[in-house]
Amino acid sequence: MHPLPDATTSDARERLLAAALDVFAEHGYAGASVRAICRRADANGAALNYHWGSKARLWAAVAERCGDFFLATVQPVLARGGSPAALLEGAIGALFDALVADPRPIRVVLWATLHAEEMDYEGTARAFDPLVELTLRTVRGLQAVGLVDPEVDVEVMVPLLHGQVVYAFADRAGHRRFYGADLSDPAHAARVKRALLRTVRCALGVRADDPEDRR
Amino acid sequence: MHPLPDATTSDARERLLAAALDVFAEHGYAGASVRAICRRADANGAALNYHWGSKARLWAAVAERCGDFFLATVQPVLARGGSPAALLEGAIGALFDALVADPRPIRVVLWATLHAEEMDYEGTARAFDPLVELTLRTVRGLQAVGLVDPEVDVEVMVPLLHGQVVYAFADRAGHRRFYGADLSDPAHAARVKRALLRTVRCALGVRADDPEDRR
DNA sequence: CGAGGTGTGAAACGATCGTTTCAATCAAAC
DNA sequence: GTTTGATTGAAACGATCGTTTCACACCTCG
Repeated sequence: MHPLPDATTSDARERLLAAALDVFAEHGYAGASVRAICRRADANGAALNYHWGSKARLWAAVAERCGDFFLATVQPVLARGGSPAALLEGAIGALFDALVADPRPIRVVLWATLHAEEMDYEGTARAFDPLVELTLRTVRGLQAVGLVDPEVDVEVMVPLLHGQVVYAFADRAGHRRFYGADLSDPAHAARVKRALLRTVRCALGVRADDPEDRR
Repeated sequence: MHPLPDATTSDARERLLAAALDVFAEHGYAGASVRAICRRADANGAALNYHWGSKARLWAAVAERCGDFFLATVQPVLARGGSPAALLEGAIGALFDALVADPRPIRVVLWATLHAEEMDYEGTARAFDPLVELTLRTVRGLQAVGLVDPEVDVEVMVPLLHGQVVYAFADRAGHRRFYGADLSDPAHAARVKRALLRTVRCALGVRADDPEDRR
């Protein structure tokens, strides 16, 4: 379980991973050139080919780091436990905050989703699945004990709600067009977060167990 | 206001547009090659350059067709009027059904969203905006007359809900992984549609005005 | 000190990219 | 029948793509 790569290290392999995360997040797989990645990492194409052998395997390595990042962000919050409302708010809130601070992993996931059918290299498109499955198990548990509306089709609903979070970070230009602010603006981020949390709570029919959660 | 391009016409310009819609939807802008588009259209690079001058302008033309397609799908349903619940169900349902039948436009929009900052050629990234704005005006109207929860931040909520619909179509491989079916399966599509409609209704706090809408 | 494996610079590989060129084709206008 | 403008086929352009080559620097171990 690795953290996101560090661009300032003296290890060229790690610098290449960090540069690849930057460039892949910005331009996708097809739009990123290995030369641009090497230039940004202040490294050489030979190093890239030495460590991974191909652009596709470098992409897979980056995607794996991103998947680790998601799990490392959400897992401790869910493990901490608490009321269902607090659990959901905590997990989604933690994910949201982490992605506000660094949206690169979520962009990699989105590119991977769109690229999935042409190039699912070493399960790249599944980088997000462990997070969805973790959420799914949690919500199923909540539904089993009656804290989530029994009529909700959680199997379908949870991936849908994940998609909403993902897309909120994808459309950076849209935020600027519609609100004149992007998610790095704390006030705007808080506003979006509130709307997201409300959607999740309502869509799942989570029973509020805390008076201040009742609106 | 043009329909989606027709691949079977004798007009090479229209065939090129249809082929470009196919290839762009599948591989994105960077991942699509003009040669692949020309091959599929049974046309020549000279024709492409004659009609649009560059790959970027062809992309813009395709995106414009997709934007038209969205509006042409939703506008008549909204114009028809009716109760707020019926209005929302009708509009989103119509969009959903159209995209089940042909998901290419929504994939183009997603690619455009991700490509937006590196290449917003002739406002490509805005191809989806008229639809969002139309929905926004409608929901604002519903809120003004008390048919949408006054506490809902509709300005933020509507684009978020749009994102959820968009993403539901983006992750085709995810549908197969999680459900073993994709949206071309009518039973699965109906299930996803139900979940989507519930989310929208709950998130906006739409007051059910029809007894059978009350769950 | 020398041997051996690890990792990198510089240059070049063939392939493919978007685009251009130019002659040829076709339909309509005169 | 000739001319004109619109459109396309075939070939080639330079640029850039991912990848490979090979010599060399570096560290570790004996």
